This record gives sequence, structure tokens and C-alpha cells, in this order.
Amino acid sequence: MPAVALKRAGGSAGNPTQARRLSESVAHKLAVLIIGGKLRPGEILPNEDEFAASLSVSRTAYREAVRMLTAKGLLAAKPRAGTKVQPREKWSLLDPDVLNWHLEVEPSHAFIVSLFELREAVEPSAAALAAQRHDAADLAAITAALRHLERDPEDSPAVLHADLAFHHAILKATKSDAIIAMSPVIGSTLRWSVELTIVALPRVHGEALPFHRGIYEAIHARDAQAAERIMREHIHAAIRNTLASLAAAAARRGET
Amino acid sequence: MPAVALKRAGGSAGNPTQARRLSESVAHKLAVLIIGGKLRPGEILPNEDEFAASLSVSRTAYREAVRMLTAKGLLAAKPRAGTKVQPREKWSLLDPDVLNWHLEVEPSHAFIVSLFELREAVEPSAAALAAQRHDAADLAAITAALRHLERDPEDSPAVLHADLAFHHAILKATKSDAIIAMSPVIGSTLRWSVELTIVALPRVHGEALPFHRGIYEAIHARDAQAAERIMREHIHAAIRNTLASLAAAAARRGET
DNA sequence: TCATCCGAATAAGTATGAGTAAATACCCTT
DNA sequence: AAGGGTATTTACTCATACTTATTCGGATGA
Repeated sequence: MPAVALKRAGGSAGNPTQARRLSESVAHKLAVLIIGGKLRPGEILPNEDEFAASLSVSRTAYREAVRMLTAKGLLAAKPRAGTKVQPREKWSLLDPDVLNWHLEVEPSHAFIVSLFELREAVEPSAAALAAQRHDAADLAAITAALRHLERDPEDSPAVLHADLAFHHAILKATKSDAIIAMSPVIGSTLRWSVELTIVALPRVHGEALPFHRGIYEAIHARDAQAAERIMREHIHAAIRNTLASLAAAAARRGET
Repeated sequence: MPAVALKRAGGSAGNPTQARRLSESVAHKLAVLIIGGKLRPGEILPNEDEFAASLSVSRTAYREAVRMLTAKGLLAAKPRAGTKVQPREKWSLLDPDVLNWHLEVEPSHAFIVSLFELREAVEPSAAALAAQRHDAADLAAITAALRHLERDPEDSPAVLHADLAFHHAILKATKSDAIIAMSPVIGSTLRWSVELTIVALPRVHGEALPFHRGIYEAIHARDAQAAERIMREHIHAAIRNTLASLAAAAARRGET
């Protein structure tokens, strides 16, 4: 019986909110159960036949989903022993999908803070390298993003897009593949916090502009130390705003 | 016809050199082709029936392999359009498997340097946080690793193991999940460079000891700045040694 | 009583074939 | 020449049969 009822929502790298394949939507569904704590580490899933049937999908689709989650460290399967949820330390938290699934599921305070701590480690160094190594194309990308950021601070989707472009362009300017590979992590974190801030504390949303301009100018001047310092201040401010937004959102929920 | 001929080598997170499942060994084989450049970004693979047959495996096993590599950003499949190698920017370079596969395939100089640049961004910050946040258990782990490092500098496998434990313990002491999630990346990089150095320049292998001791003492003293500084120097020295080892290995290959 | 081996049961792994659905190329019509 | 529809190619899903790995448990022997 085909899975007419199973919505194909939630997903993969390319298209965050829509999974084309059935196996992907199953993977998403399982991932949310795991990350949301409905399926705990150490827990053993029902066997393939049962679980696939209970999801109204074929064993094929179910198994492919399990394979994807195994590839991301969320599950491990052994004959006879069954398929088991891995301890959290084994999860690929920095995998774009895994991270986005976390952000879907009311991430804990501590996890958000930790993401910003990682940004605070990586992005200042990246800005310093960008100041040293950027070429004309990098500078053009950074400039364009900055222009969009300054043009219309009210147009939230455009600002978000420009913000993402700004940070990505800086990583790219490092010419360091491993650092550039952090872009999805930084992008997801940024998107989540900007979207939160827009609804929770719209006014603070524009406060980041001076930082962006400062970072741009430091990179342009090839002043690595200044770029590093301002980026650090920027991320510091961002985590403060994000925590404030979380508090505001919680308070709002409390009074309604 | 079952794949009697296909060796099941190469692989997954748990067991680096042996894949239990056929689909995993297929994934490994494809990954090596892609990362090694035999299959280039943009290139379209033969269709499932053909390619599976040419590997002497069933479509089932082949498809599961493709799913795993898709989950890691190496491939993308669309009906009618076929299965295509993704551009390198989409690869999950920080995924443990992807990274290990890179290190199997004569990684480029630039990539190695970039990994160390990432370490140089993350680990000094991590050391600073560790100095501030470590508890008794963290300190015990760090101490134990240091003791093993100092005990028998000649026993290479033990030293490697202790080195990995040392760096992992520091990350763990940050209590910051996203930073801890960098551990596989750092561990793989470290293992690769230590194994290279052992064969290429055995004598420099012990030079890291003073750094390790210095980092330990700074963390113990909860001196975040010192921990950060010494860690940075440590990684600096490590990349210098690694590049020297690469040069030595190349020279040796040249004269034989 | 304990240890060891062997067999049975269970779960994942692999293979095959049939049929579905989506995307593209091509041809036909206007 | 442009538009739309149809055929084809490809991945996707399903169902089923069979294989292999692992573990549990009981029989056997010391």
C-alpha cells in the first residue's frame, strides 16, 4: 500500500522544507523523533518490517532512510541486534541536515550558545584571513552584500539574504576549503537567529549594521587584526541579541 | 550474481578500514573515485542498472550507496536527469567519512593547510574555554593523556592515541556541543599528520611535548589567555612539521 | 556447578523483477 | 517559429524471496 498519507515535508540540503523523495521524508520524520527525544539514544527501533509497515512505506524506502541517518551518525544497525539510536556524541551535529533538524525542534539554549561559541572561534579567524587573502571578486561580493544590507533595513527577507551572503563571502575569501566548509553551519545559525530576532525584537535587527561596515572596511584595508576584532564584537552582540530575543519570546508566551 | 569479487574495504565512522555492508564498500569505492577526481563534478553516472551491474552488485546495494553519498553532498540524483557528481563546494568536507576519504587519496597540500587553519581557529578558542570551564573529570582526562604522552615517546601508537585523547579532552572540557562536534575533524587531521611525521621525520615527533605540558598547565591554572596562546603556537608548530614531513617524503621519493 | 559448543531464531543485508512517477527531449501542430 | 503534447529515459517505490551475521539458549561435557 503506497503512502498516500505521508507528507513529504522537511528536509535536505537543497530544499529545506520539501523532500522530493519518500525516503527523505521518512529520514526527516525519524530524525525529528530522535532529535526531539521521542526516540532516545540506546533505544532499539522495531524491526524493518514492522516499522516500515507502521509508516506505510516499503522496506526499501525505510531502509534508505536508515542509511541516510546512519551516514549522519544518528543510527547504527547490526544484524540480529537491530537498529539503535546512537549516543548524541556520535551525531554529526555540524551536518547541514542534522543542524537544521535541530533548529526545527526547539533547540536548547545551551545548544544555541554553543553554536555561537563555534562561530566566535571560526569567524574572527576567517575575517583575519579574508583581510589578508581576498581578491577583487571577494571584495565585490562583500561590497554587494553590504550594499544590500544598508539599502533597505526594513525588508527582512532581503536583509537576511544579504547577511548570509556577507558572512559567506568572508569565508570564501579565506581561500581555505575547510573553513569555507563551515559556511552551512554558520548560515543555518545565522538564519535561525535572524528569523527569531525579527519576530521577537524587530528593533535590534538593524544594530548590526555598524559592525558589518566596520568588518568590510577592515578587510578592504587588509587590516587583519581589526577585521578579527570587529567580527568578534559582532558575534558577541549577536549572541546577546539572540538570548534577549529568546527571553522576549518566552515572556510573550508567558503573558498570553 | 553476488559480488564475490568486491572487497569490503574502506569505510565508515566506527571502523575506518573495514566496511561490513556491501553498500558501504560501494559507497567507499564511489567516494574514492569522486574525491580522487576520476569522476568529476558535473559528470553524470551511468544509470542504476548499468552501473550496479558493472560493479557486480544489486541495484539495492548500489542505490543505498548513492543515498549515503547524497546525504554527504557528493552526489545528487533526479529522475530522467540521472545521478550527478556535485560541485566540490557542496561536499560535506567536515563529515568524518568524507574527510577520511580525502586523507586516503593523497590530499593536496592546500587542503592539509586549510585543515590546520581550521584547527588554528577552533582549538585556541577551545583551549581558552576549557581553561574556564573544566571540571575535575576533564582535568583527569587531560592529565592522563599528558602522562601517556610523556611516558614512552618511542611507542608511536600509544603516543598517537594519547595525542588524540589530549585534544579531545580539551574540546570536551569546553562543554560546548558544537565545538565538541569538531573533534572528529581535528582527530582525523591529527592522526594523518602524526602518521606522516612518524615515517617521514621521526625525530620531530617528540617536539610537541613542551606545548602539551604548557597547555595543560595553563588550563589547570585556569589561565585562558595562556592556554589559547600556547595552543596556537602548538598548532603553528604542527603545521610547520607537517609541511616539512611532506617535503621530506617527496624528496625521499625523488631520490629512490 | 560451570564452561563450552552447537544449533535455532531473529534481525539486517542482498537480490530481482515489476511497476510508478518525474523530467526532458523530440516531434507534431498551428 | 512557437507552442504544446507525447514518448522516452531515468530514478523512485514496492513486493517478495533468499542470504548472512549475530545472539540467545539449551544440550553436553568436565
